[in-house]
Amino acid sequence: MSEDLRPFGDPGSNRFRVDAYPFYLLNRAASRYNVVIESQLRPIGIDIPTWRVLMILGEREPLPIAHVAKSAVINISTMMRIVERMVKAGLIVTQPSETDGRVTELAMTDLGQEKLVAARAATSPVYQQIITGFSAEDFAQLLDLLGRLHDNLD
Amino acid sequence: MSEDLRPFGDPGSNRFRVDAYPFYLLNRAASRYNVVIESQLRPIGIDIPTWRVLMILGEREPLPIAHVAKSAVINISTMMRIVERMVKAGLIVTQPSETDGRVTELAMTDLGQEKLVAARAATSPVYQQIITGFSAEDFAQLLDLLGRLHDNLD
DNA sequence: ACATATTGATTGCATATGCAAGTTATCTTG
DNA sequence: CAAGATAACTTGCATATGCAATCAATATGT
Repeated sequence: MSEDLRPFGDPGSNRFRVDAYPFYLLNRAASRYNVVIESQLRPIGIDIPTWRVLMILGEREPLPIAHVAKSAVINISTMMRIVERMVKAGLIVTQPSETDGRVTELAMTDLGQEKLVAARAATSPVYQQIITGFSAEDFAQLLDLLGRLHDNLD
Repeated sequence: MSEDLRPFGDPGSNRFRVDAYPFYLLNRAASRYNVVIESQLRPIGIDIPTWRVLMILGEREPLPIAHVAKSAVINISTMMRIVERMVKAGLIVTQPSETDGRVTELAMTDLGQEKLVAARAATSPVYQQIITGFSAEDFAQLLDLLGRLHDNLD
């Protein structure tokens, strides 16, 4: 039974401490993760946004641009430019939806699939490193807590 | 006793699912958090980088630019431009360190302190909302797990 | 059926970001 | 102490980002 740390994470409290602020820890972890992942992807020749798109298309394709943007948590406008780059690089192709005239669908090319395979192989060790010391319970807790944070934000 | 979810978060596993990928959940939560916080700060007239700097200086000041950059997990080059903006806006002042000729220290102006107070008041409700349903144990777990993720990344 | 609202995609534009190169000051090593 | 290494800061430059405005297609309401 230890102290309740919640007040220390409250920006409105005079006991506030940055290191008890979930948002700070979130950004810090995500930021460092980005740096590490980026260095793993560099040899493959893809950047982080590209990688995120490939991961999402790897689960299901084709998908509308807006859907991929939402999944990747990337602004739709930014996603347009990412799609441009990826098409130019020959990683994906765009095609109009057959059922909805507004929609442009994205699908991976063979090259895109190859890059995805390579990126998965390259990032898997990082994943293993990151969850070092995490029991199955710790891991489940982490997913649960992050999900609840997200849900609490509407 | 439930299933071990760790393999589902491994990009190298063929059972990989984005929604079991801690990095994805991290980015998603941080991203949504940013959007919400940004909307709270807009009426006060400060952006997220500015807010992060004020929060850090609120704990201790003056501080060297590099120190603030590290704390805020912001690239030093980017931090330079943020400092420029904040000085121009009258939120902080720069002063050469008395003990180290290389160092430029940052300190808040009265206006900066006022903005910090206002920002804290504005973001506190968001914090309360985010940790809704979090017990003291949940919260402590969250801080611990995020810290361990971070530490595992070197 | 028609008018209105919504959704998806797209682009111009201003700004933010960060790499790389350079300057100055301090530290470290022989 | 001198020389090289390191650290803090600074800036030019290319690129990424996202707001806001626009157009087209579909959905909704009367």
